[in-house]
Amino acid sequence: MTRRKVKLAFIVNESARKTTYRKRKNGMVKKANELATLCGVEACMIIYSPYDTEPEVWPSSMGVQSTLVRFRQMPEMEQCKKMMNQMSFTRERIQKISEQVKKMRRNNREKELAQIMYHYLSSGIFLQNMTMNDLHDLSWLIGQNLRDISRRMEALEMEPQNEVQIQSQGQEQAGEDNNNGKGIMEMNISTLQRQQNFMELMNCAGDETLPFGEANLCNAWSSPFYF
Amino acid sequence: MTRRKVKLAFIVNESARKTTYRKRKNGMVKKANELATLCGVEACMIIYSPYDTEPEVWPSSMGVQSTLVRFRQMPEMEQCKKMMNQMSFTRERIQKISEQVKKMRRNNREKELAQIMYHYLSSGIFLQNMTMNDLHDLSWLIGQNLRDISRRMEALEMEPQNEVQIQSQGQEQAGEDNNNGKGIMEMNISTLQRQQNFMELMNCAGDETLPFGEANLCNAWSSPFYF
DNA sequence: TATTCTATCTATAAACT
DNA sequence: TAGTTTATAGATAGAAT
Repeated sequence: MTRRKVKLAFIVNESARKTTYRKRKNGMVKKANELATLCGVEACMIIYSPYDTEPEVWPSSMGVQSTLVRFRQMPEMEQCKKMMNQMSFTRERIQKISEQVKKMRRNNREKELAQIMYHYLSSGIFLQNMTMNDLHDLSWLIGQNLRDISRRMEALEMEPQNEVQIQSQGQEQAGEDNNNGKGIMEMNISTLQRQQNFMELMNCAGDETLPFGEANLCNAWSSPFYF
Repeated sequence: MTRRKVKLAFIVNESARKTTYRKRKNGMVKKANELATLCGVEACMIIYSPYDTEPEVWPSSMGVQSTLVRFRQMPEMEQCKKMMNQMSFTRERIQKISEQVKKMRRNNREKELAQIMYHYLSSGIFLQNMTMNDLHDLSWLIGQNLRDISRRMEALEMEPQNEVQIQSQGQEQAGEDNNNGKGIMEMNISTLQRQQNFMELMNCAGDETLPFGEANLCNAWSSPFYF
């Protein structure tokens, strides 16, 4: 799976399939050897391919025989417990990947909303054509940020010796960010006020219940008309 | 095998071994599934670990059973043909890796000699403390380069319409390389003359027989005294 | 057809949660 | 203990030989 992410499906092209078979078979034998060596487990592997009349076997004849004997000696029930067929395996993989997708979607949405929030904070211009859903989630994100800020401010008040240090850091930052000499506290206050305006605008400032849903943020960013 | 290249040996640490086992077992099952899907081959895998009372099996019970039946039905001789035990597998791997090492050594030596050659060409200063072996191989390399150059010059004479183009390219290059306006043909000629001097110095210019051996180029480059 | 090369994708050791 | 993250080692698809 390289140069191009290959689709997990039967390879129609004869020679390509054979090439892939040989490469991957060797890879698996190597892996089996590593697993047995590193973890000291008993394992065996049998592969029938249309390319050879004899099966490809690992590790040795003796190894396979003893593993098989041990396997046959178990009660049928025991044998089956850990068995995994292709369907259940595939189902599990699909579920796992679906969860990843969901997570990434949530992540993307959160970042998208954060971008909109920062845009508003820096420009004061409010993005148009957002749905109620978008506004709702955005208000949740803003609430989160407000709570974080409050928490940090309280922490600073508790430990006043830190305040000076933080303040001076803030001034450096302000300089870098072209904030014309405003200290960070000042910045935060005007930020807070603007956020408050925003919240009032949407009158749902107190809502706690909103993690991000599946909805995409329409085309607020891709449209040339807004801002 | 990442963050640190792990040594292929039994993992002593209990928990590390278990972690590695689970990860790699999952990896192998995934690989087995891919091999079966991509290449349409019949395969099975059985792993006994001290971490479970039941064996880990792939693909399904039925799949294993049918593969085993098929395996048992073969004459013993056939069964064994493709079998690979850990020792023969390891021996093969060692041989393969040894060949790689050899190849890389040759490659390194060729590069080292080329560096010396270019150093002489650009500075006219001759590297001291080389062995007869080094000089011999170096002369071979220089001979190769001379032959390449001759071949290219002949090709250019055959197709004179290319000459102008190449010439102008050469001038650009010369500018970049701080050769003070010399064209590439001029460069090549003085290069050739200097190489010829070199060859005469060692009087073995015509020797064709020398691919690089195993010898390392002593410490000609690492010593601070030379150049 | 098989082997080699290499750019890219995948597996995973170690750290972190 | 098991899951997640991240940087690096390893596997490999496609092309070249």
